[in-house]
Amino acid sequence: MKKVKIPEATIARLSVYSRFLNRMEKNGVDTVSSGEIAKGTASNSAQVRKDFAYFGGFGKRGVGYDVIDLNRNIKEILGLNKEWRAIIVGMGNLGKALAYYHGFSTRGFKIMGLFDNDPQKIGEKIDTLTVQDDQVMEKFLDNNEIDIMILTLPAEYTQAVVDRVEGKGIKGILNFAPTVIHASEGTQIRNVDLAVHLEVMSYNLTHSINKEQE
Amino acid sequence: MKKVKIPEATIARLSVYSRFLNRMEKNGVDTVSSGEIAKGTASNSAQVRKDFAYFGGFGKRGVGYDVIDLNRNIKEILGLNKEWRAIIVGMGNLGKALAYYHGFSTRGFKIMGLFDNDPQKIGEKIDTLTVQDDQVMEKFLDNNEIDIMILTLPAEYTQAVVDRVEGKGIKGILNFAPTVIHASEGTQIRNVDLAVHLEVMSYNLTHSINKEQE
DNA sequence: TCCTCCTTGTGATAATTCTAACATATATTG
DNA sequence: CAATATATGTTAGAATTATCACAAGGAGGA
Repeated sequence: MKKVKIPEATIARLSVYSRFLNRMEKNGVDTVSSGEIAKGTASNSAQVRKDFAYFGGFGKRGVGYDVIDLNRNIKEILGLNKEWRAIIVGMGNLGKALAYYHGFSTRGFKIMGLFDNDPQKIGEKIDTLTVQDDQVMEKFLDNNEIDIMILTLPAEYTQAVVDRVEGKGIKGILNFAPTVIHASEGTQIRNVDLAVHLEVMSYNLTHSINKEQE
Repeated sequence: MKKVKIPEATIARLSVYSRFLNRMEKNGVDTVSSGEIAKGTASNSAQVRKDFAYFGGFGKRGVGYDVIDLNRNIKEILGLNKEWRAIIVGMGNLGKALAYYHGFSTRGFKIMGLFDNDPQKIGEKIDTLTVQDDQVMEKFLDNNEIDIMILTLPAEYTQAVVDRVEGKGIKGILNFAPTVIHASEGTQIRNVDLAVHLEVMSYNLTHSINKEQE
């Protein structure tokens, strides 16, 4: 629908800005400048303004941005004014960590179900949820409207799980396994590979690349 | 030292390629083409070849790439031929998950110590390690050569920890807290914000952006 | 050996993304 | 009410990154 294509990097930064603004809100700050946002998020002021400009003007010249107002706008842009309902499949350590992770729930992502195929894990209580047998996952998806599936299982099992939920209303898949998965047209897939970060760091350290964080 | 600046995106992709090559190695495949690598890593063949070209020619025209040879080359480029020694500070769920995470150890990142300030957590055994009181962290760093510090603690505590390890030989910091941290010149800082991925997905779903994964 | 097929490596081109600079708008002060 | 200081919004330009297209190298078969 949008005329101009918005860089994904801009979207990612909006997400970071928003978390910074949350902190400002909590601290009772009511106005910030693009420069302050930049400093708090390892960006630069021109970038910050440019990012906002894609969506219109949120600030007042000579003054800055109203923290609450700006944050509300960003959240709306990001689609965080609705509640997203997710399940986590694979209750290994990472799955558990994400199930407990408050950084998701406080941003509008509600974990509705946890699944695993390991009898030892099934029945285990994690926060307010109980790990379910992954055999009942399809039925669960029929009875509950779930938007997002978070995959935290070994690479070799991921595609099978994706195939099983085909047509069950899952709109997005966040895949932590280091493997490419295929889903039907229109299902949003995002791969998160935690090792990449360490390996890029390894590269930078090895070649003494000083990435300034200013 | 390098003449041409290599895109960070290239480095990140090399990391992904390498994991794909690991799998090929395990499957006994001995030659792959750029097209096959592309298919297995959600990239495209020209991109793959270009990425390699920054570092020289690893393949044979008409044939492809020797899996083992290419993988060794990539790992060397990434600096993974040495062992990186790391500690994790903050033994919440994410910290624990990373402590258990084999995706790090199998890539040459050895977790040497775990720290927390919660008496309940101190002494807890995680895999082969025991959580230590974070008060002894400085002494631990004096006695052990540690390259990397992984931070998985609440945003408000991160900077204090970073300040405490100043001058203790830490070369890189992988920060999972959603806040900017400052370290001395030359210390590599990488921020990983898990919520960003979900929020970008939220944006894409909200604006029905179909990112093809081909 | 020659011919065909295949896949790399690369130079040119296109697209994207970031940076810089400045004109415009707002608040404040005297 | 004018002058000044401040910070936004935006346009133009620079830099980076990705894509394309093809020439060149190598393998294998006739």
